[in-house]
Amino acid sequence: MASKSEKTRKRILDAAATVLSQRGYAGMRLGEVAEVAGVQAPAIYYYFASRDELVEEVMWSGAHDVRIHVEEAVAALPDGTAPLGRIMTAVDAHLRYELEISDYATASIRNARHVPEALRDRPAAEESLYSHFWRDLFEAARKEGAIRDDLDATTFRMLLLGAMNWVVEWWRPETRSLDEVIAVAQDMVRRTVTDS
Amino acid sequence: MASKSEKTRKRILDAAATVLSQRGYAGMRLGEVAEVAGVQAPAIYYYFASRDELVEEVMWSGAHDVRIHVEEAVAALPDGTAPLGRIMTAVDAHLRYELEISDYATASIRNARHVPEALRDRPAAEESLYSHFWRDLFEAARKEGAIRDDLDATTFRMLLLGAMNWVVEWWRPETRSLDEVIAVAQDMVRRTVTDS
DNA sequence: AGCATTTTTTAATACAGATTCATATTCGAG
DNA sequence: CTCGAATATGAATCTGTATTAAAAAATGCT
Repeated sequence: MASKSEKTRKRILDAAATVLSQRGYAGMRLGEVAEVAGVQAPAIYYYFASRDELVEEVMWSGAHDVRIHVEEAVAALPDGTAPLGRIMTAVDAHLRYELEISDYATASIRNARHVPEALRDRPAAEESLYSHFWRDLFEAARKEGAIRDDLDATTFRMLLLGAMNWVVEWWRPETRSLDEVIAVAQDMVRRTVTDS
Repeated sequence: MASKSEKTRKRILDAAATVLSQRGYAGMRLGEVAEVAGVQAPAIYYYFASRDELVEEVMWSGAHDVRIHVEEAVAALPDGTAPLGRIMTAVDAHLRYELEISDYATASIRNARHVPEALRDRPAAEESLYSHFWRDLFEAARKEGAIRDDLDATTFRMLLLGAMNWVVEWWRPETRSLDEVIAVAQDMVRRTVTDS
C-alpha cells in the first residue's frame, strides 16, 4: 500500500501544508512546494489537477485531522468521565495536535478566510462538524449542571477556540512548555465555566 | 491641512487596509486597491515608493492605532480606578477598535506572520510596545493583589489577546451584539484572574 | 486668465509563476 | 529480464501583475 507513488503524493501534500502555513494562500509557490518535497514543480500535476486542488486537500485534511484526533481523545476517556473532564481533554488534544503534530492544522486555521470561495466548501463542512462537536461537549456539560446557567456558553466557546488557534502565533517551545500553556487554558475554562 | 492630496493618500491607505485584511499579503493586488480607492493603479506610486512600503504603512498603522486607542481609553479612566477595572476597559477598547473601527487592525493582525521579514521591523516595534502595555496592566494588578498568585499571568495574557484577535474571524453583528462578546471576555478575565 | 507645479492617467515594460507538452526515466508484472 | 504502464522532467507557453515612462489634466498662485 505505501507504494512509492503514494509516498511521493504524501511528500507533496506535506510540503504544501508547510509552505501554506508559512506563506499563506496567495504566497504559496508551487516551486517552493516542489523544492520542499524534493521534486520538480510539474510533477505536482501528476498528483493534483491544479494548485487549488492541492490547497483544498491540505485545508480539508487540516480540519479533518484535528477533529478526528480530538474526538478520539475524548472517546478514549473512561465511561462516566465528568463532562468538564471531557472538555479538559478536548482542550489538551486540540492544542497538542495543533502545536506538536501537524502543519495541516496551522495551514487550515490561518488560511480559512483568505482562500477563494470556491475552495471553502469541503473544508468548511469539516469545520462545521468540529464546531458541532464542541457545542455538544458544552451542552452535555450544561445538562449535568457543570456549567453555570448565566454563562453565554456559545460565545465563550468561540473565545476559547480563538485563544487556542492563536497559540500557534506566539508559542515558542524554548520559552514555556506546552504543558504549561495547556494547564492555563484548562484553568481558564474551569474558572469561567463553573460557579465560584 | 486635509488637502485633496492628503485625502487621496488616505483613501489609498484605507483601501489597502481593506484589501490586505481580506486577501492577505500575497493576495493583495494593487489593481484592487486602486479600484477600491477610486484611482488608477499607477497613481499609488505617486504616494508610495512600492507595494511593500504601502503594506508596511498599513501594518504599522494597524498596530499603532489600536495601541493608542486602548492606551487612551485606559488613561481616560478616573484616577484611582482599580487595576482590574483598567484591564476590563482595555478589553473593551481592544475589541471595539478591532471590530467596529478599523480594517487596519485586522490587516496587521492577520498578516503579521505572512509578510516578508524586511517589512516586519517597524510594525513589530509597535506590537512590542502594545505587548508591554498589557504586561504593565497585569503587573500593576498583581502588585495590588487583584490577581491570584498562582496564575501564570503571562500565558493567560497571551491566551486573552489571542481570543480577542480571533473574534474578527467569527463574529457577525447579526448573530450577537458586540457588547455581549465584550461582556463574556471580561467575565472570563475576571474569573480566571481573581480567586473565587 | 496664464503659468508652474502637483496630481493622475494611459500605454509600454519586465518578470515571475502556473500550467502544458513532448520526452525521458522508472517500475512492476509476466 | 523485458515490455507496457506509471511516474517524473526540461523546455516552452501564457497570463497576471508590479513597476516605469511619457503625456495629460487639474490645481492654485499672481
